[in-house]
Amino acid sequence: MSGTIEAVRGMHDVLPAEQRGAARARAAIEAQLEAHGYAPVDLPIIEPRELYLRKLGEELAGKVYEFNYGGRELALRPEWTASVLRAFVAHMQDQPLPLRLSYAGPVFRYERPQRLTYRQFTQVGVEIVGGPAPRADAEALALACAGLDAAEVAGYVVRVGHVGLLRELLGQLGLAERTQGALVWGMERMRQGGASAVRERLREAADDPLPGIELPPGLDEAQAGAWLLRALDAMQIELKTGSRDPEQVVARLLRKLRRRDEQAAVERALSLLERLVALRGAPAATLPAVEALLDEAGLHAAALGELRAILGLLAAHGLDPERVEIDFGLGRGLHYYTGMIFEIDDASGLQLCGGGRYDDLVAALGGRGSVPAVGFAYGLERVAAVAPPAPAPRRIVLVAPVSDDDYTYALEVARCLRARGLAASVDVRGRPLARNLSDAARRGAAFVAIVGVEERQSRTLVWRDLERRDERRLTLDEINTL
RNA sequence: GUGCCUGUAGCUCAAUGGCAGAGCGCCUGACUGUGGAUCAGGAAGUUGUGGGUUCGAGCCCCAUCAGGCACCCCA
Repeated sequence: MSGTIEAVRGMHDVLPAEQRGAARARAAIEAQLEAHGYAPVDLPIIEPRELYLRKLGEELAGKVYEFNYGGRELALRPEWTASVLRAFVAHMQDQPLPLRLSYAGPVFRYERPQRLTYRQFTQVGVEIVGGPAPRADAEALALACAGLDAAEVAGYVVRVGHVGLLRELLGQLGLAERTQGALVWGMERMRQGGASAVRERLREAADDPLPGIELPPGLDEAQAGAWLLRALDAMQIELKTGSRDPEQVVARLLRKLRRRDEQAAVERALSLLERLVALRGAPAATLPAVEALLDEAGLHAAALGELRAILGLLAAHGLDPERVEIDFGLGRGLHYYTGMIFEIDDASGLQLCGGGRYDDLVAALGGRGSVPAVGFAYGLERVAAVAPPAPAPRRIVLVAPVSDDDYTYALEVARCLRARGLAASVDVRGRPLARNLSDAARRGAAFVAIVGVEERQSRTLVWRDLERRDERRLTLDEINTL
């Protein structure tokens, strides 16, 4: 079709039927958030690009709409949490904690469009700033479910994992921060392709280890660095040729060499994680199994106790424990998560909601001191799509002037009806009454107010009930008694 | 980012490589004070777009745009 202009790819026109459903779902959710004491905020759609540079994670960072305008590096927000914490750091550090904040509005991600996957969609969510584990985590989890219940979404499944637990274990296995991260963010892949898939990925991401060179065992970082510097100096290798200074060169070399040392630990970690991922299911069965696995490996994770505490609180929040499934294979590509993470899927596997704990993000955004925080967000369009359809819109009244002479009186009648709280509109096309009636019937209007010369002169109207197919004459004053 | 399927009137869809059609919807009238019906008429298309093959392309080929499906990831 030439001459028409299509919506931009991935953008979505929301027509009345869908909009009704979205508005209904949003109202139901927001009523829950308000009932739990969350205060709404609204924040800019455009943020400094820098806000998303560090903690977002490569996967999502690559999907941020970025642009330069007037010499500024800007971005359309791909999620709300960074904005909320930026605003917290800027304006709300004087507030008593915990601070319960809620939000609703569009976010943008450059993804391949599919059904219910749009490049602009609406997130509705909350952050509990200054809310420590385990209680704030349990509150968030329970609230996420309460919102879905309020929206009448049935059959959803809550999947809970814990990034902090994984990191704790990997730390005990002696893995560097960097390697821990790579493994943690590979968990989703692990579930699909097993350890080998992650090993493969790890190798792709890393530079090749240096063959044939080994550090003397038992040195800490500083000692090893000094040893390397001395060795290179003794070999009369000039380190000042490139753009890096000698310390940087040595640090990089050290990382490569350490990677060799790490190989054994990485293998141990991979097999541990593979078994951990396999242990998914109901908490009652899974938690003891995890504990047994850790005992067997000679590891201990304080986070396991935290996770147990979080899950233990859910019943007291009124959440059906049957809905909850432990799953350490949760990905959650946002790299700022530090503790419990969760996702909620509908019965068909469509993700409706996601969130988790991010204790370092406030500090990373320049906040004074570290503030523990946890939050989650729904995808409003998805929630609305799986919620029961919205009921028919409010029944409207069509005011039908019999002739053009009756039009201004029809407007007065419509004003009276609206003052009474009814939704009234007046035919603007000057159509014959018969057509207005059939039009009103076809649109599903409940009533037609007919005004002609007779009604105009007696300041009355004929009130026709389309369903009952009967009518009576009312004075304008009698409208108030309808 | 990867693989696959599909684009014809507002909508749902027809049309062997040979005249672009139907149903629904929309508009007008029958019908200037009473119903979703009926009847008559009307508007509506560069077959997503751009190339190519062919005497001839909605149909075959290439590209591109858009939608969908399965991945990846996410809400």
